[in-house]
Amino acid sequence: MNTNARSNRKQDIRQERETLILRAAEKVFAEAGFGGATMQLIADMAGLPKANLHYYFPTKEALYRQVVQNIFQIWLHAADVFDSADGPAEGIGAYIDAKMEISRTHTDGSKVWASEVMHGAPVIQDYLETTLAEWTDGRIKVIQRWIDQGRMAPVNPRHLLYMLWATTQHYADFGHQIETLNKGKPLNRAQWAEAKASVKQIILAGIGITRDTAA
Amino acid sequence: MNTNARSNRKQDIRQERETLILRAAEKVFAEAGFGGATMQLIADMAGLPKANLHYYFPTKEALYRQVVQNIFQIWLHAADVFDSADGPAEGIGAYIDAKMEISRTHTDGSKVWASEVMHGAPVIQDYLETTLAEWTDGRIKVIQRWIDQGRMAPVNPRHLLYMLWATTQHYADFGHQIETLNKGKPLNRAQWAEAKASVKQIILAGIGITRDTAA
DNA sequence: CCACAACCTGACCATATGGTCAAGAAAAAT
DNA sequence: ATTTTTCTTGACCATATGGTCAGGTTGTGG
Repeated sequence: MNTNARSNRKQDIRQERETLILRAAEKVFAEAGFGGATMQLIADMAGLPKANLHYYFPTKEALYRQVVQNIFQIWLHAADVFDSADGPAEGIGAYIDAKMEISRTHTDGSKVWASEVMHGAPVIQDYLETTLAEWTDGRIKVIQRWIDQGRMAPVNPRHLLYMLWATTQHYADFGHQIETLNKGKPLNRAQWAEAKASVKQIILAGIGITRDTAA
Repeated sequence: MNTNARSNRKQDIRQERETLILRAAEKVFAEAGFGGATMQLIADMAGLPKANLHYYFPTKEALYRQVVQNIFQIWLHAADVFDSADGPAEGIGAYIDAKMEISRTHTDGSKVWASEVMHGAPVIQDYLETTLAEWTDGRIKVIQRWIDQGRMAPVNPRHLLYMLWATTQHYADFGHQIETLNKGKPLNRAQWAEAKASVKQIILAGIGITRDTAA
């Protein structure tokens, strides 16, 4: 019927089902971990029979791998703002904003990622060794250049990066703890803004940026 | 035979076996998560038959709970240095040192704790609501006092605490990632010192402490 | 309208897992 | 020496889980 113009039904369904399953899987993996998650649980969450999951994703591990890869992409892309920045105040400030936003909007994915790494990165070790290693080296150079240009205090760029990752991810991975300490309620809009501002304030001051071109 | 003087054999064995099992359990739970860990795996790690574990710990969950509670105690005690400090430079500096040390020496426990919280704290929710909440409120007051006294920059104490937790825990929870980015090798003594120094430098500078009574 | 391919799913299976238990070994108490 | 208590463990069980599959349904191309 259609050569190319109108996308066919089957493809639509495939796409739709896959993302539906992935979303459900992300949630279940985040809540229960890989070992604690069951295909049945994911199926129920997605409102599909279990056998259907296995039609789209051959094994639990394949499904999990896809979830992890997806969040990794998002995670890496957050760094785009980093590169297009003029200097440390803008670059690092924007990066914090971006990563905090990911923690807020992709909480489940962040947890899955954290869980994966915590357990020795069994399925994405190669990504860590290649893509992430290169990415990290690149940003370290950028930061080092800023330091050499006297645009920020001389700190260890690598550990600064770790601190950025740690601090921003914390709001996702330990979100439950934060919520509990917030009288059991999730942070509201104002509180998220306060969190972002605090993180930026301390870190930017920590690297010797007072208030120049700060975003 | 013995009334009290010499501790009896049975008690010794009980103590010994329990800690042996707990140590093995901590490792396995850290590596595989609660769901991925199996009693058989823990038994093998401890070099005991599985049925023996069930003699000392009735269920997998009971064993897990004990592991989590143990690390929580260690975690809380790290704050002792915080209280006995004269001011922010010493207090926060020492706290960072203490928590970094925990990350280095109790990596497995830290991961178990992180995992527990990430999955919604199913077994230690009450601790979060009571002990941890009180602890946090107490430290916030201390920090606030320091701010009021003009001994550090006016930052949000709560988010400062979160940052301290996040940054220091990161070196345990994401240790695998850090190791991978360190050419696959664990941080050596000098690198750990560098990490500690970097964290302290950035955070202390971030809260407006240049170099007074810094530890 | 037909043949073909893609999609769906209830029923099923092999395996792994948490947990039990009974029978015995080791130590303590009497 | 004997009774009692604590500890040990191989064998066992009920259940849950990841995964399969055959037969059926739905959409697609001709």
